[in-house]
Amino acid sequence: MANQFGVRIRQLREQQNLLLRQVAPLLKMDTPMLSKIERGERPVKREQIPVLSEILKADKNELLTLWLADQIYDVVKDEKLANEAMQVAEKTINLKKRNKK
Amino acid sequence: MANQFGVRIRQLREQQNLLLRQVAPLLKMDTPMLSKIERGERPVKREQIPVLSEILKADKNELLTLWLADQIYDVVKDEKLANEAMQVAEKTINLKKRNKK
DNA sequence: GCCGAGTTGTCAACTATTGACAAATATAGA
DNA sequence: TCTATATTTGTCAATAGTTGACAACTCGGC
Repeated sequence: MANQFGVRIRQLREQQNLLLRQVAPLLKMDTPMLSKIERGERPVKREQIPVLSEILKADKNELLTLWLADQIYDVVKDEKLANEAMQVAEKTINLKKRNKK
Repeated sequence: MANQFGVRIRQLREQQNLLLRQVAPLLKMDTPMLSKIERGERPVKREQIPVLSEILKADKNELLTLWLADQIYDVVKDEKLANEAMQVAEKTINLKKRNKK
């Protein structure tokens, strides 16, 4: 599992001198669960990101970007054609974006 | 569900003048299932791609790339930060690639 | 040895996915 | 129009995967 996100929130938590047991309840989970999330052993739910950025006084967009990047990475890691696929996907994204506007 | 892949294999199948009922059994599925796959209503398994490219006489890499692009797109569609996330993910991919070599 | 912080392992409850089938809807030719 | 064939739609039980919760463990420092 990709884990730029987990590494970052651990970093932020330590910067704020917060303990797992202090943060976990705010996310409505127990300490082991948050520990696993920070180490990328368990997935984070999208809707938990704003809560986390609030608690850790971090930029919501930064965390969301890292989280998305992790999801993308999980799809293409181990794939020889990762870069090609990324190009195709990017084209699709920009096409759809244009069509909406 | 993203579906560049499905559209492409339908195109290929029709080019070869093959019917759903001819192709489906080769993939060990029934006709409705393949129909749904082609219309993006059901997911395709990674391991079915080589089989499909064999049947449809298509380039394995082309199909795999489309399939991966669909997976990526599913992750970031509806996300404002799609492009940023793609950039971060791409960086990670290339970093890891370098580390392996 | 004990305590606080974090980690590891397990498991039942829940959720989601799958494959399979029947039935409905095109499509085309006689 | 009737019929045959191709595709699509809808449903559902079985299975697989995920989740949350907890006990037990490790690792430091005191």
